[in-house]
Amino acid sequence: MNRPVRVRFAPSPTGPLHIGGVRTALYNYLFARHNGGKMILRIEDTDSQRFVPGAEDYIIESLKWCGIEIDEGVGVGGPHAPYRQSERREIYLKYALQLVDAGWAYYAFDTPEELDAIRKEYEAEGKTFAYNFEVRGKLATSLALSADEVRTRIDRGDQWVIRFKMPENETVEMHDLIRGDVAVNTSTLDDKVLYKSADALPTYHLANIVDDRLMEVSHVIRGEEWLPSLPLHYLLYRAFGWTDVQPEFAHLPLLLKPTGGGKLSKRDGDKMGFPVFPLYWVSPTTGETAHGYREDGYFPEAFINMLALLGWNPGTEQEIFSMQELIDAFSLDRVSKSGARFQPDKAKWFNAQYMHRKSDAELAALYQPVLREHGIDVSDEIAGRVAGIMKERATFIGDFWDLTSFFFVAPTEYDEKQTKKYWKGQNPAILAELREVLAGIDDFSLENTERIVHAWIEEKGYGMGQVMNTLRLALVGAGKGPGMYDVTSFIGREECLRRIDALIANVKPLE
RNA sequence: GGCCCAUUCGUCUAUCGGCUAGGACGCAAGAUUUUCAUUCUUGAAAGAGGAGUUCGAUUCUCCUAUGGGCUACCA
Repeated sequence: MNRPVRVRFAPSPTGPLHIGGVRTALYNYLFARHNGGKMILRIEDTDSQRFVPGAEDYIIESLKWCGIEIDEGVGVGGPHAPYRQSERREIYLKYALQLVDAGWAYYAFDTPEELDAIRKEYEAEGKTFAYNFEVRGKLATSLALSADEVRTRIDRGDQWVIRFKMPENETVEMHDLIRGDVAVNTSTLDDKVLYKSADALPTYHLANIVDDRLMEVSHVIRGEEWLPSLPLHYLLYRAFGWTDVQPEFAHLPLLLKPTGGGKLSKRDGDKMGFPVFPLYWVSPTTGETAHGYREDGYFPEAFINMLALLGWNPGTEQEIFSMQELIDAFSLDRVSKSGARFQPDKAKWFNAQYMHRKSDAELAALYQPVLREHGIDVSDEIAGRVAGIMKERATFIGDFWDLTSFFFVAPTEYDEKQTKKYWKGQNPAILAELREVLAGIDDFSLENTERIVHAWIEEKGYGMGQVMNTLRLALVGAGKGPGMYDVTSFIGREECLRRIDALIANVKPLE
């Protein structure tokens, strides 16, 4: 069927969106853009019990940070507004009733307590209770009760639900874009609740089908946890007479825990030392906090790149992809079928790759706030110069200060290992000599200083490593950092001399 | 328990019947280097098991095992 591609990301605002959800959104987005279609954001807040304030804003902000653009939906509007299911409640009752009239659904008056009791009874006998063709004629349903009785109960305000009347012993043949053909016998399925009078809201199944139809969704791309309810959804389309406009389905493999069993959950995050959420989150109810990729210093492009490759691959050996490249390369038939374990290490690697590719100017903008935090006030040009020198050795912007503080601040203490190794023997004397050599250089540029110092080292027959590492101890205070002339040319002659003097004056050489 | 989905190096994955099974992360070694990194090179590392189809199975089919999901008036 060829029709305009329209996909939706339909999260439930029950908490922060975790990275599995972000990936689902991403694949929807890539698919939409690749096919010139539209991306819809629908909020599925049909569970009044689990609603969490702030979750919706979190979702919208997360998508924005990731660069996943919404064409239609909550926050942007569109021709099928409203896109928040709680604001569409009157729509669903009509469709639920239509199903009852057509004989595809029925009223059920059992209370949750009654159902619990029945389940317990079954369990006690070692059986599993299923609300299906075997029991619906014996329970308090409109199939068992007289029409008058049903009317009476509804009129007097008894609570009721509408359940789907799952056909008996029929094979539903389905097609999934990722998994191929799937068939299920309806006798193994139960009569799912479609609508509940208690809060006048539909359940996921009804709301989903009705909205996808009304919003003209062409492809449903969602997590694998929905595969078991696909038969019900097929049947719902049939019951409504919408099979000719039924969307195609693609069920994505799940994101699994890095170690151990199970799907990646909200709990895995902080404990295991990596974020499972795109943004920092504070629970409005419990006050619990969770790390986010954004606040932990990941670039959104790196985060997206990493996520895109978790369950999809281009079939080539390219692994660094811009969003546009992902859009161009993406296709559902290269999505893998099995669950993918999330790898924190790879996320870091991706971030480092993006760090190396960032321009000095971009990094300067990110680095400036950090510098200011440490009381350093320099031009963007200077910040960019330092970033350019150090970006190869950093994974996060947060690494920068540790990596570069010596450019701006003289060492106040000296690394023990470096001191032990180099602040002894002839080295202090050589450093004093080097001080005079440096003092005599007028053009302190990187090239000139290097030329003069190297010539001097050669003339004297000193060991390159001895001299340079001793100088490093004086200027950096530790055995780390970029080439020494990057440092000398940056801090300038006078500062070099001051730092050398400070080391000589303050640290007693070993033997 | 029932139903459904899956199963290639530790991990993410390539392979659409011909494989000396490729790449990446991580790991190890080496090279480069004034240090730390980066970078480069090299290395160890995989087809869950059993049947069948076939001249030939990692690739197709079935069984078993294992992993996962679902089994709510949650999504």
